[in-house]
Formats: sequence, structure tokens, C-alpha cells
Amino acid sequence: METITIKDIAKLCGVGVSTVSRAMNNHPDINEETKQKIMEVIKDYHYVPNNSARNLKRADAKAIAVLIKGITNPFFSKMIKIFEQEIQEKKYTFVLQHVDDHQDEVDVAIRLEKEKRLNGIVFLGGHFSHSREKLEQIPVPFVLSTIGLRDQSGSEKYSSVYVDDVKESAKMVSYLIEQGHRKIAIIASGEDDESIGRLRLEGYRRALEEHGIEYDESYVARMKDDVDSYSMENGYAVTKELLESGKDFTAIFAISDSIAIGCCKAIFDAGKSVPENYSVAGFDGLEMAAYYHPSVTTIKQPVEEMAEATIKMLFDVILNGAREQQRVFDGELIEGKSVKRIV
Amino acid sequence: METITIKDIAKLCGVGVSTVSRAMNNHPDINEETKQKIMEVIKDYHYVPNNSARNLKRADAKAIAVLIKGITNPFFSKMIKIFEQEIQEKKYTFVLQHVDDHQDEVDVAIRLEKEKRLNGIVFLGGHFSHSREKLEQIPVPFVLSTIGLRDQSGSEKYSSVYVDDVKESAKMVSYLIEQGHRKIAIIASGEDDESIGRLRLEGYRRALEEHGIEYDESYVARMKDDVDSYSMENGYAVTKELLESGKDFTAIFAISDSIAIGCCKAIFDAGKSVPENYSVAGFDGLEMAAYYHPSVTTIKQPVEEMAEATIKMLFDVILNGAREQQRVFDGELIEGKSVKRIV
DNA sequence: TTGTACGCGTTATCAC
DNA sequence: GTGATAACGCGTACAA
Repeated sequence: METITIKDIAKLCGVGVSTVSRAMNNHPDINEETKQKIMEVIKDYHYVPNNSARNLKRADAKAIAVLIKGITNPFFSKMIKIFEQEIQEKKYTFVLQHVDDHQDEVDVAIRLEKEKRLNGIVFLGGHFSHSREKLEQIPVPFVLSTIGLRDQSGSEKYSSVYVDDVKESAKMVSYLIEQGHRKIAIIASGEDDESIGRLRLEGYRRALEEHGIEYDESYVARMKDDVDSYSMENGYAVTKELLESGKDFTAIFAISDSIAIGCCKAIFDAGKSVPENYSVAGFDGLEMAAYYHPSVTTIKQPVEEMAEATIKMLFDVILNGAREQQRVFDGELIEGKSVKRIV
Repeated sequence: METITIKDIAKLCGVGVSTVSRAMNNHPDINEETKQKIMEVIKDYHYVPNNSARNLKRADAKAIAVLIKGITNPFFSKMIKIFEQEIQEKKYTFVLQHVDDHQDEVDVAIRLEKEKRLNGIVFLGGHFSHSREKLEQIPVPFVLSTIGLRDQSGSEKYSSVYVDDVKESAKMVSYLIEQGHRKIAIIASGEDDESIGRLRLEGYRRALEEHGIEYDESYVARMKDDVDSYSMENGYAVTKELLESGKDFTAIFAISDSIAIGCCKAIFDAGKSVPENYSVAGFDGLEMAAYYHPSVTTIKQPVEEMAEATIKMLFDVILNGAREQQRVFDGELIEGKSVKRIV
């Protein structure tokens, strides 16, 4: 399979390379007849232009990349679909780039921009605690989407779209309290977590405080290090331990729906019931939460609107040179059947 | 942000470009001292080599691409992780490429190979009914992984890894029959489906036949066209209609776990229970099936082994010039609590 | 309207 | 050990 290049096509057609190039790229100044002929030869010989060479030459690829950290996260699936849709609607190419757990998303972004001549970037997931200096190395506009911002200060430097994890988390815990719960356990992330996990724990703490309930460390169960974080498996393992510890509580707030589901399962497997014996609440608003039996009470993040807003903001900067901005969305508390009102 | 190139670095260091190139690519013939210095300048100036230019020049990028059709599918998540792991272990670069629903995966593969100088390709998902001629245009070894092969004939032309959907599906339906069920509804794919959906329906049919039960069209419920296929939502909608139709049946075989879960939910919402009123069985062995309440009886595809076999086969062809081969894996019937034995 | 020649940033092949 | 220089495949001024 010797690689066939634009030169070969030109020779085959008895024309110059520039004519072939013009034919492929829909340039105006070309004879319709020769163009037809060229296109035919291209088809016949299955010629495919080399993208690397193109990117090397082109100033602007009209492409937007979405960098996603943690492809396993079902929460992102819907967002990606909308990103794709919106980007293609604007006649831009959609590039989806997966980032390993141990890779630095900004490094990947910089490399990719060089390689593909991107016009903009969306970061999805990750904690994103990068220095301003590093961020400034990204030569194109970008938006942080649903990323747990540890530090709001200095955030005017970049655009972002997110829900206020502290507030929403507090909303859920307040709801549990209003349903009569006082002894509320939480399944939180590890001690050293700097991402959304910490923020959601902070919300839990704040809600308790507001309602005059003392914060008690022993109600805080941490996810296992040796199991996928935010997974059902992790939720199951932690809950199992919690139940076996004999600790007394009436409700569990899991900081994600996946955890909540693992949590429910552990309760069922222990011969207990949700919500009769224990109430369970989640976070995220995954489809799964609604389909679970019982359906899981959760905070639904408005993924559609958030994804749309992300793209809109990005293009605002790209096309209109708008300033960076932050948009905070409200989560919606969806009452399922997993929380019982107690007296 | 003027782009900084290898030339700039060379000038800055007072050396030639080739020396810089050698420093970056760990070439042996280079003075350790100058190398150190060059690397430092690279760091300081945040120089990042342009991948397009690299790919243009390099003969071989030592890269394997995984093309995935339908990123939403949770079934693929685990496989991808293993692919990544195995590929990196072989010191190859892992490239994950998403393929739109309306894109042709082979076209994407050909383009990507040209662009990135791939050494091999894994196709994940899709139905893959391509002509031999088209397949021959792929200039590097490739493996079809968990792809519903419509037509086993002529498949010696390419490597593949899959479970026998017909057989496994029949296994599940036979199991239901052995549990005493006779009136078994199935939630199948659309009439025009040529992918795994058709195969699984075929298995259903075959199992009935083997047990002397007449195949009855009216027990075949088709997924909705206007809803995501293989989704919980689809399973819910179809089951709801089925229940409202008043059709008499004791078990439902959903051709995927997601559908099965939507199915369960519809039954619960109708005030009925699983498995007391209706037994439900799924297919795939998703994590979710195990965590559902009741846990869903399903056919578990051995994803880990399949993913490992995929990579092994691919490298066998790449490194040892082995012939194409097909490997069929057995699914495992996992008994959950969603199927009741009846008399 | 079409063809020629150069440059994009990098690596590999030479000489030195 | 190091430095010119020729590719790699394509797009595009510029000339024709």
C-alpha cells in the first residue's frame, strides 16, 4: 500500500497540484469540468489527504476540542453529545480528546492546539488547580465546564460553567434535615481531595451548622482509595462498613448518584430497606437515579443548559472577543422515593 | 503568543536544530551536557514540538488507535481502560477516537492512519458491514472488537473478538424456559437493524424453537425509533406500552441491561413487581445490572478477557506477522433476583 | 483558469 | 558529537 499523495493525483489528471488542492477545498477559481474530473480520480484511487500536512500549513482549522478527564463518567455523556451538536452547527470541527488520569490536561491542550490549530477548547472534568502562568500558555480561548473549582479567587482569568457544589450540597442536606433527619452520614471523598468532593462535604457541614446540628467526624465515611472513586462499587464497600460499624444514623448523603446506588444496594444486601430503614440521597441527577428502584432523591445538574452555555461562551470569546465570564447554574432537587420523612 | 519552533530553541542554545531534535528524542549520540542545557531552555520557553510536523516526517509513530462508535455505551468504558493499559504497557501510544453515528468508521480509520502513522487499529462497536474492498484500504492491522457481525462468511479477512450473540441470547431464553416461563416477551431492536439486535432476536427465536414453543410476533416489542436505542428510556417506554396492551406474558427478555432496567422501572411504576409479577432478564453484564434492586439476571460478556485478547491479537499481527483470526468468547449467565421460577 | 515554487516544523542522512 | 540540508504532503502566493 504505497501512500498516494496529491502529486500523484495531479499527475494522473495531467494538472498541477494546486488545481487538485483547489478542487478538494471548494475554491471558487476553478473550471467545473476539471474539478469533476479530479474528484472522480480521487474517488477511484481512494486518495485521502494527509491531515498532518494540512494542519502544518493551515492557519486555522476551524476546530474546537473537548478535553475530557475520566471518560467513565456517565455524567459527561449527555454533555458531549450536546457539545458535538452545537459545535457542528457552527460549522466547526469537533475534536474529542480523552485525558488520562495521570496526564496534565493543560499540557495535552497545548500540544493539541499546536497539532490541530484549534480555535477553542472545552475542559470537562478534573479539578483544575493550575497556576495562572500555566493557563496563560494556552493560546486560544477555553472554558472550564463542570469542574470543581477549588479556589474562586483569580477565576476572572478564565471562563467557566458550573454549579455551586457547596450550595447545592447544602440544599440537599437541608432537605434531609427538614424531613426530620438529624443523624446524617455522608459518603465523601478522600481527605486529600481538592475537587468537587471537598466542596460537597463543605456543603454538608454548612447545612448542619445552619440548622444547629453539630458536625461529627464519625458520620463522615470516606471513599476507598483502592477502588474507583465515585463508583457504585465504592459506595457499596463504604456503606457496608458503615452498617457493620453499628453507627446509628437515619440517612446517608452520597456525594454522587453512583455512590448512592452502591449505597442502596449495600443496605438491601444487609437485609434492610430504603427508605424504610435508611434514607439515601445522591447528587448529579444521572438518568440512573431516576430509574433505580426506589428512585434516588438527588440534585440534578442542568446538563443541557450547561453544555449549551459552555459553547455559547466559547464562541462569544472566539468570534466577538468577549471577555471571560463565569456562569453558575442552579441545581434542582429531584424528590425520588429514597428519602423518608421521619418524625 | 508567537509560536516557538525548534529553530528558535536551536538559536537560543547556539546549536543546530538536529542537536535539539536529538536531545528531545533521547538519541544516543549526544553530549549529556548540551542535552541538559537544551532541555532547560525548552522548559523555560515552554516549547512544545508540533505533532503534525512530527507525524509528517516520522515513518512510524508507535501508536494504536481505538475507534469507538457510540461513546455513550457504558459497556465500552471498561474495555477502553484495559486497551489503554495494555497498549501503554507495550510502549505504544494510545489514541482514542470517537466516531459519530453518521460517520463511516472505516473512513475515519483511513484518515487517522494517514495523519498519525498508526501501527494498528481497534474498532469498537458499530455493525460493520463493509465491503472487502473497503476493508482492504486500511493499510494497517486491525481487530473488530465486540462488533455485531452480520455475516460470518468472508470474515477470515479480518481479526475479530466477540461473543456469539445468537448462542448467548438463546442461552438466556432457554434459562427462562427452564424456569417455567412459556410466554416470554422480548424487547428487540428495530426491523431494519442489522447489528447485534438482530442476532439476539435470532437467539430468542432459536431457543423457543428448540423447546417446542411457537414463535409469536406479538411477543416481540420493538425499540422506539425516536428515543435513544438501547437506553433505559427506551426500555421504559416499550414496556409501558406492552403492559398497557394487556398482552399476557410472564417474562421479558430485554436485549440489553439498560433496556432491562428501564423495563423493571416501568413494571414498578405500573404497580407491579419484579420478579413476582414479571421476570426480567438482560444482556451484557453491566455493573448496573448487579447493583439494581432486584439485581438483574443477565449474560455477562467477559470484557476484561475480550479486551486483552483484542490487544494480544493485534500485536500478534503487528509484531509477528501472524494471520488474522477470530476468537469467540463465552458469555456467563449471571443469576440475579429478577427472574422467578414458576410452575 | 492553471502551474511552479516555496514554506509550514520536524526528523533523518549525511558530511564534518 | 554536531551542524547543514533534504525530505515529509499540502496550501498558496505568484507568475503564466
